[in-house]
Parts: sequence; C-alpha cells; structure tokens
Amino acid sequence: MRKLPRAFYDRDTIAVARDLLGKHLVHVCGGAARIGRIVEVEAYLGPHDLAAHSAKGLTPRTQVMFGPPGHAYVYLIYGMYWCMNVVTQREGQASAVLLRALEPVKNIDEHTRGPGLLCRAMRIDKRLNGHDLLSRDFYIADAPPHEPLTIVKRPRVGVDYAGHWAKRLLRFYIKGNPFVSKR
DNA sequence: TGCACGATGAAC
DNA sequence: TTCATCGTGCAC
Repeated sequence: MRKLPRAFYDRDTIAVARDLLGKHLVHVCGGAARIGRIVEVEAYLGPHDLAAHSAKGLTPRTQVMFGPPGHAYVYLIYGMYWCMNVVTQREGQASAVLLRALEPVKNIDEHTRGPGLLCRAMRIDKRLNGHDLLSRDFYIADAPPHEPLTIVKRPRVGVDYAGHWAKRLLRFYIKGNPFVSKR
C-alpha cells in the first residue's frame, strides 16, 4: 500500500486526524513488519491549545512537535507507558495527532486499546522520537478500500486541566469498532 | 537540587 | 478509588 506523503501531514490538524482513521501504521523491527489499523485518534492544535504539550513552549521534550510535519513525537507518560503522535502542519505550528487505538492487522497482539498499549504492541519507544514517518521502517500507509467510515467526535481523554479546551470535540474514532479504547 | 504531576492501565 | 513508576518543567 502507498506510504502517506509529506503533504498528507502538512494540513489542518483536524483533517489529518480524521483522515488517519482506517490507515495502517507500520513498524519494521527485528525482521518483522508489525501493522495496525488506526481506529482512534486525538488532535492537539498547537501552543494555544492548553491541552497540548506544546502549550509549555519549546522545550527539549516538545521540540519534535515544533518541527516539520510527518515525524513521530513519542513521550513517556506516568513513568511506564509510551505515547505516539504524528506531527502535523508546517514547521513551528507545534500541532500533532495522538494515536489512541489500533485494530491488529499483522504481527501484533490484541492489546492495542489505548495509547500506552498501542505503543507496547507496536514496539514503539523513545528511540522512535523524532523519527521520519517517510522512512523505510516506520510509516503510515493507505489501507485497502473499505466501507465509508462513520466517525464519532468526543472530548479528549485526561485533559480536564485544560479549561475550555477540554470541552472541544477533538477525539475521533470509528463508530462501532471493538478496538476503540474504553472511557 | 528537589518536587509535584501527568494525553495510562490494571487491580481492588 | 488506588497505585505503579519516572522524565519533565518549574520552583527554590
């Protein structure tokens, strides 16, 4: 399947988030290609979005978010889980889409509901922070044709501290998909 | 140099 | 509702 081009990521973050649903995340490591179908995401709209890490400004951790689109922003949460985002829009916009759940396709187990488990199943950790998603071993690709998706919009998870930004409907998932995270 | 806390997940 | 577990950002 066709690898998504840089131009796919260099667009409005909400559009990228919605369009990522149904696409295939691919990680080739240890001789195996691990593949999962993206079924749940969240959009983080830049430094003015108080729920986004980039709202803290340009720091060692957030510098990938401030970089060019089409790169992976991977960070540690609660001291034990990795979370993966794809950087969107042009360099400096500091926007990204968090991948929250996958439907297993190949070489991964069934524990892919939620951003932490998703990364564990796909063998994603800090080594992939800043990795170019147009690379040979880590990328997102078009998936085989499927029925038109019904997309559900909800508030993002775990961002109650972000004031009115916590109320925005920036979590998107495929309606009825059994691998969407609970909550 | 210290410390409070988090875009989580599982157990109780 | 509690807890595991640690890098990050900011206070001191």
